[in-house]
Amino acid sequence: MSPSRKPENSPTCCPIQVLLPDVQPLTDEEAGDLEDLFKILANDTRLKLLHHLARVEEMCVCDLSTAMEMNVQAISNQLQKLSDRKIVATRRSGNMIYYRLIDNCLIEILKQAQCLLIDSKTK
Amino acid sequence: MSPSRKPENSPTCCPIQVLLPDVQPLTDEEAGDLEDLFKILANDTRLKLLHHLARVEEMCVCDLSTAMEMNVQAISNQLQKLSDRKIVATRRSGNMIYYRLIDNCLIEILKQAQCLLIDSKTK
DNA sequence: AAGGTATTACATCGCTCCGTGTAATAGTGT
DNA sequence: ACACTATTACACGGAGCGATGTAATACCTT
Repeated sequence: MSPSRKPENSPTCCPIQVLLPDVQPLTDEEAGDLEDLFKILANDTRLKLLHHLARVEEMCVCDLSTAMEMNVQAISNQLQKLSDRKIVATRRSGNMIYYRLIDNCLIEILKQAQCLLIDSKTK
Repeated sequence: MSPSRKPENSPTCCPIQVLLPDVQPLTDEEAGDLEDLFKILANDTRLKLLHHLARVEEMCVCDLSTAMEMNVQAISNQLQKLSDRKIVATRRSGNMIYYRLIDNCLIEILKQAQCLLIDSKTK
């Protein structure tokens, strides 16, 4: 077994988990899917949207628009992309269309990502 | 307290975690940092590189280049970006420069991301 | 010092994306 | 039917990114 590397980078949040020798290299398809997923997350507007939805369960476009002080079209555009990728779901009630998160993994990813940022800043 | 949503989207991997009401909305700076992080991950070449490094602990540019059947420049470019963001570290030994992962959070993020993909495909 | 290998730096072209403006669609109330 | 609101569809202009080719740098061997 490989000698565990000494904890030069003492993780502050993630469990110590040195390597993943059993993981197969990514196939082209897997890499492409992951790329698409991270592309969706690689936008500050969408990240703010997701964080808003992670807090209040459901919001409509206009409320998100005012909360983020951005045009309705911009919000709708991004919500559309999130909806296309099955990251958010919608519910209609009269004029309003309410958006909500679908998968809990997403919140976990966002948390881990912020953790990584904290790690890299306190280092 | 908000009634827990019914498990319409039974998670296959992430712990049930309905909402994060205690989380503050992202500041512009936080959103920007997260965006930058996900932008780094939003590229199939870099994702493959990270997965290779997650398996064998250390690899040099030329080996990564042959393993992935890509030009050395392309590999070097992406490794440079990963290095700029403190995601990988380097070790020189003669001509060769070996790259390795720095933060364990990253592996966790990659795992969660693949989990989310599996979720959305089996749904 | 000279030649060779490994890696990086820089410029370029093509592509994608984001926010905005305009126009269209869907629902509500009178 | 009409006015009104909420949301979406579409085209546009600017910005950023990725792989490639060429050139430069760092290290090793002789």
